[in-house]
Amino acid sequence: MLTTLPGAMSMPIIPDMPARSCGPLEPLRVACSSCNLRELCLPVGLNPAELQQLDGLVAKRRSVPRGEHLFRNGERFEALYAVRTGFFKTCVNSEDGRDQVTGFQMAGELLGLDGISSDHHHCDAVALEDSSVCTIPYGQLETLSREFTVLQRQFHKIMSREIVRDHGVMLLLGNMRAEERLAAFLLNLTRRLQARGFSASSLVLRMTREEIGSYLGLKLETVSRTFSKFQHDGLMEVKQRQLRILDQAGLQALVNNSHC
Amino acid sequence: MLTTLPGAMSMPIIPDMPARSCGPLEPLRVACSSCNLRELCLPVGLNPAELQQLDGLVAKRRSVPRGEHLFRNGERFEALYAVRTGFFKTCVNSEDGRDQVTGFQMAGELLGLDGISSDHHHCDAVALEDSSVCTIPYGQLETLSREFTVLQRQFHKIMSREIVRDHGVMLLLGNMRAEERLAAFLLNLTRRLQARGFSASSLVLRMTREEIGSYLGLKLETVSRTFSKFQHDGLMEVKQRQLRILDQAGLQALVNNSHC
DNA sequence: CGGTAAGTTGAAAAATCTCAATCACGGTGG
DNA sequence: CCACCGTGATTGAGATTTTTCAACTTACCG
Repeated sequence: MLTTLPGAMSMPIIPDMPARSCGPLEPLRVACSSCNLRELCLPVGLNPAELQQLDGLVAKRRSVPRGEHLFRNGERFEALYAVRTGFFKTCVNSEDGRDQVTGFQMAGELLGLDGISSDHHHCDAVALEDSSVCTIPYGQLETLSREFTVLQRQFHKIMSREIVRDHGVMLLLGNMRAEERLAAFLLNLTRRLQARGFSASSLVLRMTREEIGSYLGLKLETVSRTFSKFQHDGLMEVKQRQLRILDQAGLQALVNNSHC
Repeated sequence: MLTTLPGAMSMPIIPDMPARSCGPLEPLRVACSSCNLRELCLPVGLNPAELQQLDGLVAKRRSVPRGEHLFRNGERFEALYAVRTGFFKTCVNSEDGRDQVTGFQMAGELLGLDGISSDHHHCDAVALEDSSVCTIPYGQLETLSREFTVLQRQFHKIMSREIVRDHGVMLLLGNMRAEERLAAFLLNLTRRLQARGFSASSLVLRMTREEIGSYLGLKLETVSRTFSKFQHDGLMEVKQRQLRILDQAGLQALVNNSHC
């Protein structure tokens, strides 16, 4: 069942310890200590005793069918969510109907950090394919991270990493032209998929051209045209959402050589 | 000495308790407990005993002359900095010489949160006028925030608020046209100045057209033209960096009415 | 008072958007 | 099983916005 489709997260990240293939099947119970995402997620660096404590906290799993909201802008913030399987987008919307995709999240990534600021979510999180998440009650995470330095530090790092990522997106939106934006986006996507055991060159997009465009500050037609140009230039094969990167270095060069 | 110039932060935020007008003068020693910024800064919500603990931590003050770096991209991350007086910009730079201003910080705002992610700073922080900051050693802040729930929560809120702010900038960069961006920027700036006791209508910019442009994803000429248009439309008076808002509602309408 | 950095303005070029037509694909019901 | 429908993707042509390049002005600093 090893596949390159990002939708099917069946390839173990930690090969010698697949998550749920040993032990009894408990479909609504999860344990960080046996999760194959633990090296990408909140538990990084925790020792076995600490991991077990975290298991007690991250007790609830929730599945989110494709197209459904995990949470909505304005809802009360109660918990963070770690993507277990599947793929999400987050988007902010201004008073007037403007809409901006602020990120795409895959296995091991945390959703909901924006909610801490005011006890209410500031964006929508929508599953782009059938997905499941681990629920991390925020109050309990606070308590536990007062006890375990490593957990506290890791949590702070994750928040800080989100800030750094956001600054990178600002650079992209503020400085890059369409081709550079799309190239940077694709390289980021494949890098993250690769970190999860997928092919670096072959992927299926979970989002529409419009969603990519919203994220990159472009109209869907521009995204489509740019894909076509990449294909024409021999950088990649594009069949709708099925992509194959043919020249990763070429894409990288697009991002590096500031508008030349 | 009450002035509307953002450069001179002499107007007390908490009117009945000006920061340094009582007690002995200690130019290189600061105390959160007597700081007039404490309702805008890290100490929000702390009780007197906790405040005193924080005082022990935030011991060092540092002045940064105009044009100097507070820290640089790549430097080891040791501490966060709270702006005490003055005005800063932060900018990220990509491998190729691209440069993006990611924010402007004024009194009470925290600098350096991006450094937590990797123990190294990911951006430059530059003083746009003679400034001073309080140094908050990060390790000590971690320790103290394990002890005091309120401090822990406030620190998390500040990080989360930065994430929310960044998402707002993404919306601006991804969805708005030049006029809307500049209007949104000016409204944000005046709102923050007003929260610090300054006039909502009269201000002096601390940054160049180029720096505004970098932040807003526009070229300096576009920023200049847009200022001229605002002046022509009677929204504001513009004399180089000296601004007077004449029609705040008109600016707000520009931001709200999505490109109409 | 001169030199330099910052700001303004104009005109032409370039990038992106808008509008419109058409195509591809997946799901559904006959 | 296949035709049909709706959503998403592609492509073209013209409009719009922003950038680029250039000339010129203003303010500030020694």
